[in-house]
Amino acid sequence: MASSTAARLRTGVDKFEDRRRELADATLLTLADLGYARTSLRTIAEQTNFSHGLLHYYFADKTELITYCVRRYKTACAQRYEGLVAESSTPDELAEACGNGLAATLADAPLMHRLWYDLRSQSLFEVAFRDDVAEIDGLLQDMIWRLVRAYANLIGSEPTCSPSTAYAMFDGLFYQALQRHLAGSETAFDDLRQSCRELLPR
Amino acid sequence: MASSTAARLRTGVDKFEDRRRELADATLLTLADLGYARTSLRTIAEQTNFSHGLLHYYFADKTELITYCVRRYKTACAQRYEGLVAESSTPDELAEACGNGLAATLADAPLMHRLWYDLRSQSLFEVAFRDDVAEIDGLLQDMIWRLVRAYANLIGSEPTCSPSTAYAMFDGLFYQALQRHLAGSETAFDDLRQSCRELLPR
DNA sequence: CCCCTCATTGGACGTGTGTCAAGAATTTTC
DNA sequence: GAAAATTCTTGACACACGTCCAATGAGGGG
Repeated sequence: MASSTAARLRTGVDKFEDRRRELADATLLTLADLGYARTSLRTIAEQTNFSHGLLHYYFADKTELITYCVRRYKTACAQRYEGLVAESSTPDELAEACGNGLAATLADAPLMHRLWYDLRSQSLFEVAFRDDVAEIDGLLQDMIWRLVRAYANLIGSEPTCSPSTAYAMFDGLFYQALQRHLAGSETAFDDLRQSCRELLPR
Repeated sequence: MASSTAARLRTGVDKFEDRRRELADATLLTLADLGYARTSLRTIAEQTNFSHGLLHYYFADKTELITYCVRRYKTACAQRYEGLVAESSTPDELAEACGNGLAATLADAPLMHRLWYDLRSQSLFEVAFRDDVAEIDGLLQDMIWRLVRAYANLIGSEPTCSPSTAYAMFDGLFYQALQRHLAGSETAFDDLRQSCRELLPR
């Protein structure tokens, strides 16, 4: 049987939770590679040198594993975007930093972003994912909103749209950049940077 | 054997192609309902009162069926957006018509739009879909660009961004509206309309 | 009326899926 | 160091999948 809550409380250190994280991280790699529709528990186990039974030892079923992965992805996201606004003293500097930041995260982990859009689409069909996806969406929206507010602050005015509208537009730009980048476009990064410079002074 | 090209040329009327269209339309309904990852040939057959063997009589394999469906969806899309710009004599009128048009198509067939975003995500993993998805993307981008150009024309200036950037932003807004609408939000339509009014006079 | 072609059915095959359980291997506890 | 608790492996299960194929049905020209 899986280590009970009592056992975990006894030992103090939560090895069980650590192992779950480890398995989830490995699963995320396979998911990012193949996409949700093409990923089975056995292919996950194959690509990670774990046995397929192990996954059921740490996770009740497949959807629990996937949702755990989504949550884990979320925390990685949150950390990444922390301090993106950071220090910029002029509006132009901030717009530049914004474009560079988005382009950098796109260049750094395009497959993870692809997975994000895949899972977000899945959440429109599978209610089990909906809450977690909504939470991540909220996180991203907050990040964008902090950015927009900072920009408005620097030019001494108020934002001209709602947080969700701002997020929707940046998200559209970012998705398009991802799509082009994955298709082999060389100009995807530059276009994204330029779009940011143009969008912020709305 | 499937009716040969010779036979089809002989009879003149192309019953074969008609039947393919019929099956594809039925398939689209199931796809829109369940999403790509959860749709099998047997569930399609079940929901449409066709036998699963029939699908293989008209389509070589599953991916051919799906890509045919995507193409079919595309033509339906293209027709729908024809004449959206149409007649508007003032900028405000056009912005209003734009918001209303997008809101109307969203209200009319939300499940089809959900399927579009699903298939677009799948195309990032499955190369078989990529070309068709790119073609639809181009169609939609053209539609948005005609709109933006018409608006710029009415206010007597030039568009301030590239066609792809304009499309990316409208797409982001539309996706968010769809997401909210499916989640039961009452304000999704109004927000979309308002966003259009704000975005066009960029 | 028969025959030939096209259209359609439903079952069979091999494979892959998620899930489960029994037991081996390993670690922890006394 | 034995015993107990845990982590992990392996094989099996029932089912669903895509594909193929032999059969049956329908329909029209000779």
